[in-house]
Amino acid sequence: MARLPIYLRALSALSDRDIATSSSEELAQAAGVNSAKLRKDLSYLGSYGTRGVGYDVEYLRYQIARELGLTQDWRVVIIGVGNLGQALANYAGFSTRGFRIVALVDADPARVGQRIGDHTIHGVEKLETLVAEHNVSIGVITTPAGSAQRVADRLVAAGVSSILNFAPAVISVPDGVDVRKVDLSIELQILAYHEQRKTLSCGDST
Amino acid sequence: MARLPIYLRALSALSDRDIATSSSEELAQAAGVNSAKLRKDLSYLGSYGTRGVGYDVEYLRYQIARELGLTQDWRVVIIGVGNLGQALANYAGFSTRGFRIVALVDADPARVGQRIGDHTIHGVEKLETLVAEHNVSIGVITTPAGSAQRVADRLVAAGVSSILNFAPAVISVPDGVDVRKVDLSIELQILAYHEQRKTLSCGDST
DNA sequence: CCGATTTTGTTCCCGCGTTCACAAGCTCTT
DNA sequence: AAGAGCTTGTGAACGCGGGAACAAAATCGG
Repeated sequence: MARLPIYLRALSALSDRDIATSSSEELAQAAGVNSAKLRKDLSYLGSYGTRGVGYDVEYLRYQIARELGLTQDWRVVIIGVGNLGQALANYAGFSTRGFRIVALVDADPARVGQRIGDHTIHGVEKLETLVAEHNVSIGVITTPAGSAQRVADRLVAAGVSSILNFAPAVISVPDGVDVRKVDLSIELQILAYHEQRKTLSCGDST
Repeated sequence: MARLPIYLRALSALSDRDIATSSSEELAQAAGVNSAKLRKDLSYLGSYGTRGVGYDVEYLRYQIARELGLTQDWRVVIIGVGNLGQALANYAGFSTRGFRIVALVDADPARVGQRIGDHTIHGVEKLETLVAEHNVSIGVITTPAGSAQRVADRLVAAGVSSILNFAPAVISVPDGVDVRKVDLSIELQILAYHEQRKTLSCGDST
């Protein structure tokens, strides 16, 4: 389920506040979802709650982390070290959740050799070598749209089977490879859409 | 509809290739969706296609842009100028779509006064003034999780009614205010989940 | 030890979104 | 001018996810 990471975060927040036990109602509120939905999601993993009491925060946290595969560490390569790629490379939220960025890659020769945090930027020609060497399983594409498909093809050929695509392009991959797409400008456009409808319905003529 | 921006991007790509007319099948493939779904989405806006011919790329592009409100320009303020905030401030995809970043704000005094691209970072105490002065309607939160709710409250109080939240926290706002949440690490966690299930189902015992 | 209370796990139902399939309509050829 | 060939727009069925409501189970008090 796509909501497990949200629950995990809510549980971590409760854990930080030294709360040992939590009801589905409380958890659901912290996660911003319906309590019945939360219970149903959790029951899908197994019966980790205690009726009349609630859920043990630490235990449930571990179970969700295990279900998500966060107890392993995942090797990640980032292709395209522009603004977004740098932001992701420095983002602390990854390393604390079992994701290890093992390489930064860029096609621009001027960037190759520069250091970003703990990493040196490699040339894109080393992509396959790096993937094989570090046993990378997840690729993050932060290149311009025009290069995204080409990079994706090379990642797949090199054996990467999960891709997170920030480039504003639809990329196609063979069966068995997962792609998730995040488009920052799309989110803003959706906001603008709602915003416009709000002002229109108020008869605002500006 | 949340898919309109995707169609818009596909149309722009076709337009760049000097294609004047496109069928729903072709468009759907470019957008990565089913053609019937695309036709239904578009028919919701009105009958902008011609049976037997297809859709006029430029005309449809304008109609979608208008529906989304991209023909106006939206004033945006970014709160929290860390890695992600900087990346967003420099992101070209915003300005080309009717979004104008009018101010960067940060709570860290060491950052105030620094320049990012065309903008100078302002202190967070100026938030309300900046919102009023530039008639800001969209706020982007890229602060740490702990500050997100406080910033959101101030944005709402200042009159902002659409918020894009990148902070890893659930924020609550009054009715009439839209919040969209983007969490970069959640996307990776979902990939890890699928990746783990793939390797498990292959009996890989590593 | 037994009943009251609380909270989980689950069932059932409703509504929405997706998809198939077809009718309506436009163009081009003959 | 009329029919053949496409392509859009939409009606209907299907499937899935969400939410309310209830039964099962565990704790607490008498």
